[in-house]
Amino acid sequence: MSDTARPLRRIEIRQQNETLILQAAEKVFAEAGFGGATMQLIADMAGLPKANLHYYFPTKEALYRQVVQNIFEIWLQAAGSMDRAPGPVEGIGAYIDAKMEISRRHPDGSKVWASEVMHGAPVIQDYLETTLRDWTTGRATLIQRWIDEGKMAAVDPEHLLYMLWATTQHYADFGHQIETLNGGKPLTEAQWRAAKDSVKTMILRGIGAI
Amino acid sequence: MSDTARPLRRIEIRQQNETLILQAAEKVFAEAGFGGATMQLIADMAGLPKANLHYYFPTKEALYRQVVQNIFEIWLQAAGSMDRAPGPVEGIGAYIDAKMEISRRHPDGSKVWASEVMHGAPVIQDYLETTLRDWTTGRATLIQRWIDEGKMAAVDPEHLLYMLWATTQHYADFGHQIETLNGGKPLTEAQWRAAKDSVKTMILRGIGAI
DNA sequence: TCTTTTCCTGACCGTATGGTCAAGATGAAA
DNA sequence: TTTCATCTTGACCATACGGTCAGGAAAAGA
Repeated sequence: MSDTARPLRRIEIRQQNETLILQAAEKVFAEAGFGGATMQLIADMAGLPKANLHYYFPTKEALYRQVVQNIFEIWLQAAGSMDRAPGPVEGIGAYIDAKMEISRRHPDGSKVWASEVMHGAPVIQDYLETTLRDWTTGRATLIQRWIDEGKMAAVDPEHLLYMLWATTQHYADFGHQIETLNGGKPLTEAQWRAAKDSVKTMILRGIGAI
Repeated sequence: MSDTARPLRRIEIRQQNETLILQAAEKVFAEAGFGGATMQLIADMAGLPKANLHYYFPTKEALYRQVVQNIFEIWLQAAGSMDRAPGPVEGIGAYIDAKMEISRRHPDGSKVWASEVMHGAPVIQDYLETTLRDWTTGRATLIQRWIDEGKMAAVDPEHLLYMLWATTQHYADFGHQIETLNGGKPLTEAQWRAAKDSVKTMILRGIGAI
């Protein structure tokens, strides 16, 4: 008399299905773009009937918006890496590490984010104008302080931030190109370490911090 | 021997319409992605009936392929900037200048290219495996020679190339984000000069060339 | 001129998509 | 058990999309 699997509770069902859908959606949106993604494909990948998707997320846009917002949250988590650092070597070094790790662990999310911005940020324009702008000016001030304290060369803080974003996210967004140039194989653990190291060394030396 | 070089009307029409269509297509593909772009929208933007598009380009894929190939050509033109340079300061400096200029003049093309690669390069995979790989290994050899000649620090040539691509193309692909952080206004002529200068200074110092 | 080739386009077609709905199944509450 | 709220889903719908085609217009060639 093996007791059957315990029926899932309401909250569990909800959370599990939402997670399933969001994971599938992130992958499909990353692979096909918003316009190329279909609710049917997301449903198949999540193992649910399409109508069930519309029960949890009323429209394709709503689902997409949630995916982008989740990515933005992860993206902001790396933001803290720069704070509580005595200087650029520790602060920017940790930020590069964190962002490279995101590129490695969440390449799909990075692609969705890139796609969203490339298309004019129709969904997260307000985030760009509020959260991102505030974060950027705050970090620019921090960098300027380090410059004033003689801890690094006098570079334009905003262009430094752009370089940090561009370089780290490149390993996610252009991962397919990198993989192709790597003989068609994904970067190994050692190659990821080398990539991190190269990026950190070049940038930290580029800003005169080492 | 006075056969006047009278312009042939047929050819003119063909060339003019193909150019119109390709320009409109580049813009629409950049703004909406392949899946989000519609032949009707491209037709409207080109000022032609939709059926006329299918007269010049049999399918949406064929039109897209032509757009991507054109971008690849422009992209390769900047490749020559690195050659015929005595060292990294001139060679990489010129390459950065060229790629930044492309980001400024052809942001839509850069976005289409980025989108294509992000989605796994379904159309130009063969280009990645042949032309791009050859170019990359060639340039890596050139960089290695500069390193061996003591003209720059011993950095990994491939990761340096990735940084060059990432940083320069970021100003096109993420132009909307940069514009938003710039108070919603496009970069001015002076700001573009500053951007070029920042990128060049940070990278050239980062590789120990200056 | 007449003939041939190329270009143009409104109307149309099959399909796939996002989204809806009503009826049934299932867990929670009384 | 009975009642209620939530969850599930096959079937369906209106729309929009990529693509086709027939036949007319215009240019090139004779």
